[in-house]
Amino acid sequence: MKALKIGEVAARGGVNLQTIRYYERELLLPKPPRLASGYRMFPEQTVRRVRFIKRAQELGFSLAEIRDLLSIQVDPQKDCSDVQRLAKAKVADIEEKIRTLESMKRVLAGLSELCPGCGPANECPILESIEAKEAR
Amino acid sequence: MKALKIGEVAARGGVNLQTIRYYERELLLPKPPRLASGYRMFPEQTVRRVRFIKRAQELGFSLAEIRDLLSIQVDPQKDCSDVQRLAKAKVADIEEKIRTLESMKRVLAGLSELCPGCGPANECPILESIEAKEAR
DNA sequence: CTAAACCCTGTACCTGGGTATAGAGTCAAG
DNA sequence: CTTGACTCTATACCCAGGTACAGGGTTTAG
Repeated sequence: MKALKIGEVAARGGVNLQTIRYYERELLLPKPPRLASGYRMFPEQTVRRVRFIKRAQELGFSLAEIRDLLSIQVDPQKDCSDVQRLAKAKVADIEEKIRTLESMKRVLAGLSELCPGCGPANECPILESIEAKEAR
Repeated sequence: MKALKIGEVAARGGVNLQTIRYYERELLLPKPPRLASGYRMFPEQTVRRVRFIKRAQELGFSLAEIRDLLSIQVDPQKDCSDVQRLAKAKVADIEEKIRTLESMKRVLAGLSELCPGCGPANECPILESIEAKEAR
């Protein structure tokens, strides 16, 4: 299993090289082994991890939340029920996001069908898609 | 139809009062009419708009994208096909977000079922949920 | 054996999205 | 007709998430 230098991880992960170091500092990436020279040598799967982080960010997760997500794994060190609780909470979170996106989508899709008629200007209809829902 | 002062819009929208002024500057809210004294008087539906902005942010849209979303409306001033194109692009965007969230959810849900067994530690399985998908 | 292309640490800086403070004017209840 | 709650503008500051040097060492291809 080939090890990658930081530049390659960055290129293949689609991010700036500094970002990799930043993620390492922020504990989003495990500290990689170093060559005698101090060069970091990353396992290949680091690239997936970087891409995961980027994708999750686009979905509105903060780096702190992503750190949580990444920590959810079958780990005998941890109390298993903790992991379960966290996983369930995140699932609920995700479901909520999906619901909201779905309602935005319905409105937009309906709108673009309706558009050819192009009636009089009125209130932005997409606002309809989100109804008071206080608290998360 | 009752007009609201800025403090009430903020309270009912669930944001800081400064945020309302900030959104106005950033053109996320239309410039409200003013009293002779200079006080802003907002139409009631501004509150919904503010809530929409907050919700959309949680879903990973930037304020610039939200400005776009809000501009999608049946508006005879604009070329209708522009609006349609924009709406369709946003729908595609949203669908992509939903797909990714769904796959994250599947993985997490599967995981928390499986957990009671609590086997040996291994690679974080949630990483599986996002496959190379270059470009948006 | 040398030059280009990498990598290291440290520190400074930037952007997006706010939040706070100062100093001054306005409104409304008693 | 005052006083406490509200609003105005302007300016400064804050945090998250990076990004860009500077100054110096390492690797590798020719």
